[in-house]
Amino acid sequence: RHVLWNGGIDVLGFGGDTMHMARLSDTGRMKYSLESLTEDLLGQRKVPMKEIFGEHRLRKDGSEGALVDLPPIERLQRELKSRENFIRYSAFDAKSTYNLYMHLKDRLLTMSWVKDLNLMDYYHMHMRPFGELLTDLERRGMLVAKDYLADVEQQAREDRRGHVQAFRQWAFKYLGADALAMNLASSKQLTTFLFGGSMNMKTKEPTEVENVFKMPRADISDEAMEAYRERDAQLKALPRDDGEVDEPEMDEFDQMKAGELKVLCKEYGLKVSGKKAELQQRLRGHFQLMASSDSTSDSVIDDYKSMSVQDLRDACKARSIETKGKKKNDLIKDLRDDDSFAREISAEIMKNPQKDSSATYRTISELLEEAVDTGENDALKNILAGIREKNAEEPKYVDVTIKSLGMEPDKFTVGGAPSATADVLRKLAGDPFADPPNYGRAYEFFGGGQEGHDACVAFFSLTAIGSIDTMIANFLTSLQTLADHQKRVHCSLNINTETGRLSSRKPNMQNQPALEKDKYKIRQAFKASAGNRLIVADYGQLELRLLASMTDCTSMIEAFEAGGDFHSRTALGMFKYIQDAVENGECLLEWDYGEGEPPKPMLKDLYASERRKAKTLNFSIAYGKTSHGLSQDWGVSQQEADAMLQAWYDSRPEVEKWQKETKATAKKYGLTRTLMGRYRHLPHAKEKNMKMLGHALRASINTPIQGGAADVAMMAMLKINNSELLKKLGWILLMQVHDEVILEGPEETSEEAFEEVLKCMQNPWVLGLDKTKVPLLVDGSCVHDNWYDAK
DNA sequence: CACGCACGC
DNA sequence: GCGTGCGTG
Repeated sequence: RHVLWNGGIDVLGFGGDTMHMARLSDTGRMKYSLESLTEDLLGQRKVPMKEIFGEHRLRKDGSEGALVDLPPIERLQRELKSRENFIRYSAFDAKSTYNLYMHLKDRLLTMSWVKDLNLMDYYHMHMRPFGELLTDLERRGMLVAKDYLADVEQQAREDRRGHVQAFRQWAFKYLGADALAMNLASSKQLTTFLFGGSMNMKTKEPTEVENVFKMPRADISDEAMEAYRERDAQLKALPRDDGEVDEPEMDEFDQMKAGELKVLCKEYGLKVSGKKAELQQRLRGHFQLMASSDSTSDSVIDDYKSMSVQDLRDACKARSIETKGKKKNDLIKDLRDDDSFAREISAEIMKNPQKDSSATYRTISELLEEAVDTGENDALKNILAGIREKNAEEPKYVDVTIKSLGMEPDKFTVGGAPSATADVLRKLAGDPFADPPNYGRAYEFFGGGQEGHDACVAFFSLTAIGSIDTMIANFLTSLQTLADHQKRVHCSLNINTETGRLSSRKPNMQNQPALEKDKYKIRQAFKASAGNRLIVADYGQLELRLLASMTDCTSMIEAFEAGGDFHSRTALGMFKYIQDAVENGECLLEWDYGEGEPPKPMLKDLYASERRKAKTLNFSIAYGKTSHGLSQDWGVSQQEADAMLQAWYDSRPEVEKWQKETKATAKKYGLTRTLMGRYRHLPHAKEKNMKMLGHALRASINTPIQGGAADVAMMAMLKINNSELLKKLGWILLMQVHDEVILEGPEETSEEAFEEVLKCMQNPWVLGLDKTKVPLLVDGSCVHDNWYDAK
């Protein structure tokens, strides 16, 4: 539809979408591409374009690389070479799609939906229109304030710099210069620094106490480089410890390439063949020999016997020794004589050190220096000049060595290694800026006092950096680059989740920072266009309302019908002592603040932590979280988490009963269904593998909840998009975030439009979607200039 | 490319 | 639990 639209053709909708149809028949497939579907369902694979028209990308040397590029479509269509093939391809593509459509149609016709209808009915009635609706939303896009994003991006970068600076300066005390070069976006570096040496929970092996990271010089500040130079200078000035084995001194030969070494060997009449190390040794021997009087320099390598006659001749020539008519042994003798002569000369010089102070010990480097100064050897001169130049250049990479502080980790990654997520770092930091400060774990570790305080402040900075990084990369810069020439961003909306929820890409509109945590107010960047306003409306506890309705759970239905704070009511049901407190009048469950201050403390204040737990549990149930995940979040044992979950279920026995039945059905038939009767195949529910089985059974009870919410949201969106009233008032649907919708339209009609949106959302009922036993609560408001203000 | 981490509901 | 996307190594 988009492709035709871009070509100036507006089609109303689809005849069908093979991807959506295939997903409706089976959500468990890994791929829904035309290629994969035709291969599996029709037994006739549609060959991908890349395989037919692809061209291998050329390597630097001109040979064909592994990567295949697809030439621009315009070229394939117009160039004679590919044109006919392209037409055939396109026709086959269309035919495959049609065949696939017919195949999937037959399949959906055999799958029952509700009453005596089948899934093809479902497809025509709901899903096909929904597919069209999604392309409407994609085409409309959302207006973003690019200039605002640019400003905030600068601010975020400034904040980041401050935090990085703060942490590095603190870490300098423990890590020295390396702290200033550390990459704080690297979890590997961070975990090495904090927790290195601790046990990997999976492999049971200790983690590295020290790691060296190759960092690009360009990413390292001049300040850090200065610190490195200072450190190296101090190390050099330090007296050497006795007993320590010196690392062998590096010299210029170590830096020469094999070719260069060979040239020099030839120049100085030495054997040219052999390994690189042998060449180096030979040359060192030669230069020491030339300089030394030490008669023990017999150790100097004498390779003459193993050299070929031609090489020996070359060697002699290099030393101006006559070779005419000489045999191999003569050549060797002459060369050895020449060596002895050199030794004698050196010995003479050594006898009178005053005469020539250079006779003292000299390093290879010094010897080479002299050789260049005195000699006419151009090869040596050039090679050394090359090495000097290279050494003068700054290295492209700097080794950053990170040693562990040796702290105890308390959370681990999937791979068993210590984890450094924001919540771990928050625990270390505590709240050092509170009055009085509320220090975290780091305080004790660094011995309390000023040191402890400084550590907590540093860790506080660390908690901010990871978040700022995602804000910049994911939202601030990405939204600016994705906006079109009219400053609208067009995401791609996909029905590709296991439960039937939507997902959004490029950009992901569904993970924009939530209002409370939106430090940089990114939602402010999503605006209504000139003269227009936004309506934002969302369901309250949609999943839990559906769960209450599906399970016929008395306590939940009562709680929803009573209204008020659902999480407080959950806490009330879970903890006997809270129930008693409310019954005895010690605290209030609800209060109308319109009547002034409450006469007694509120439940949500008096039992704040219980309410928080209840709230987390409510979400966990809706999302299908496990007790394992819950224990991770709360930092408690799995038994404790299990006990809390049990407390939740105890006050809702109908839910537990429903879950049991649903799991049994999944085990028996290998499938589960959503509120609207969509299927989710769960082949692993029939399996023995405990891990897969557990997953499948959890999915079996979660999909009706999450998928049911997705069904409701879909129907509400269809109602909104089809509403004649909204059309008349000039309002259009822009976006959906699972249980939230956003519309844009003229300010004058916003109140009336808002009422209509609420109506659509509260009454999404259609064929296949029965009315729930609890009302669907919708929160929201209108007349907003941007998404953020819709709080 | 696997992984860890961040964001959302 | 379900998603997307980024940076690192």
